[in-house]
Amino acid sequence: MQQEIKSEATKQLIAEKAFNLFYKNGFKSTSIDNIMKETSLSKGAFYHHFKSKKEIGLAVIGLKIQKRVMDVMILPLKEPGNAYDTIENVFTKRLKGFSLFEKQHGCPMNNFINELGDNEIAYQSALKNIIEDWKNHLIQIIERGKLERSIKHDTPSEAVAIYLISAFEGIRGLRKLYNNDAVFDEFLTGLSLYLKQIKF
Amino acid sequence: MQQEIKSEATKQLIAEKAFNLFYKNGFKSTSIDNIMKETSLSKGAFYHHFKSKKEIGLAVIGLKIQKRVMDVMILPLKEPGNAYDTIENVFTKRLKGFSLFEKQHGCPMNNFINELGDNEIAYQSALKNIIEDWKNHLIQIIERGKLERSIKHDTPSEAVAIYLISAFEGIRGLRKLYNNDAVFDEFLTGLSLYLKQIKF
DNA sequence: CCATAAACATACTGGTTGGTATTTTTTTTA
DNA sequence: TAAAAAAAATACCAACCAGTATGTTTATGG
Repeated sequence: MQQEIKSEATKQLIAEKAFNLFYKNGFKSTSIDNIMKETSLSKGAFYHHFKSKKEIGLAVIGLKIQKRVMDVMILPLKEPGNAYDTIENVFTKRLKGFSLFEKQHGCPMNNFINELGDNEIAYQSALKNIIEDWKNHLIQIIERGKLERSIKHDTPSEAVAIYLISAFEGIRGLRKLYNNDAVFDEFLTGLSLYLKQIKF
Repeated sequence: MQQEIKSEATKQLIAEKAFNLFYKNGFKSTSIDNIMKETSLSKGAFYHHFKSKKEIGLAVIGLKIQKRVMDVMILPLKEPGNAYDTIENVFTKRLKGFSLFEKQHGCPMNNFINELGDNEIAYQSALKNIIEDWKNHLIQIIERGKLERSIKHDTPSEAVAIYLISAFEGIRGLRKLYNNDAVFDEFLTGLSLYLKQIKF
């Protein structure tokens, strides 16, 4: 029983270090040796817990990235308050709260999507699951906003959800190219303008 | 003189094949050997014309990608017609006109941004130049729209330009995850809603 | 037409990569 | 406590990679 806990802890450790390196340097540029050097464990340990590089990639997407999106973009949508303000708050605060590292290296999910989204079906569907989850929760809160009259009743929920996600992931990429926040500030103005269109 | 022409043709051939492979498989996953196999020339020929992999990367960005954006997203903005309709047309028609390959592999520029945008300053600024060019032309046509009264006079041009670009690049990434156009259709609805906000 | 240089080919190198085979160490269980 | 199983370490491999050194062919210019 003690063994199971240790085994799980090792898997988590490997996934944690792998996520950091994937985020910093990209998936293809990160080797198994790179990852295991960070864990201070051996390559043998890696292949005892994961059967291939693909598997650690999928584990990072399914564990680390999914949790990240859930914690910072989805769960905050369930906070009390009217739907419109909540949506505006979540996107705005997130954008304003990024660390320098997060500004420089973009969105880890978007990085995966653009590096591996067209490579293998396994990556595709793992990433799609997260996007669909995010999108569905956005649709849900937009619908709530219609009922409580904070959002216009004729708002196309799916379209707005997809447009919000697209723009957000897009700006995370663009920000990599700059070394100041001007582009973020302009984006926030553009976003605010967009949201006004659906405000009740 | 005949030699110069041949030399230029060879460089173009290498850049063309390199672009195709970078687009299909990504920059890091494409080797010099891969590229030169496509050209039916040798590795010696490559290193005669380019001094490193980084240089062909920059050449592809500066030649192929810049031209692509210019031809399909910037020059069409200069067609006759009112500014608002032109903007809507360019984005809409582009999105509706993508080949299957372009749908599956996303935007080559966005791929570069997300794969290399946080790696080296050289890639960063080469890509930023293209984005800035695109952004400036969008600002220009929005300003024109204000003058000719097809676009609201209080529209924040920079913000709208950045938001349009962000959303467009974002959806190009998301589309990789799906194998149908539903996400594009929803995006178009979201875009149309956005543009209404700035319509005079 | 010959010397020179440009264009291209061939063969190679040192380092890295994902993955495997095998052994040692640690934990569990009967 | 001994046998079995899990966890981890060590050593290795064939393939690949960016880049180089050196040779050969082809065009150019005097």
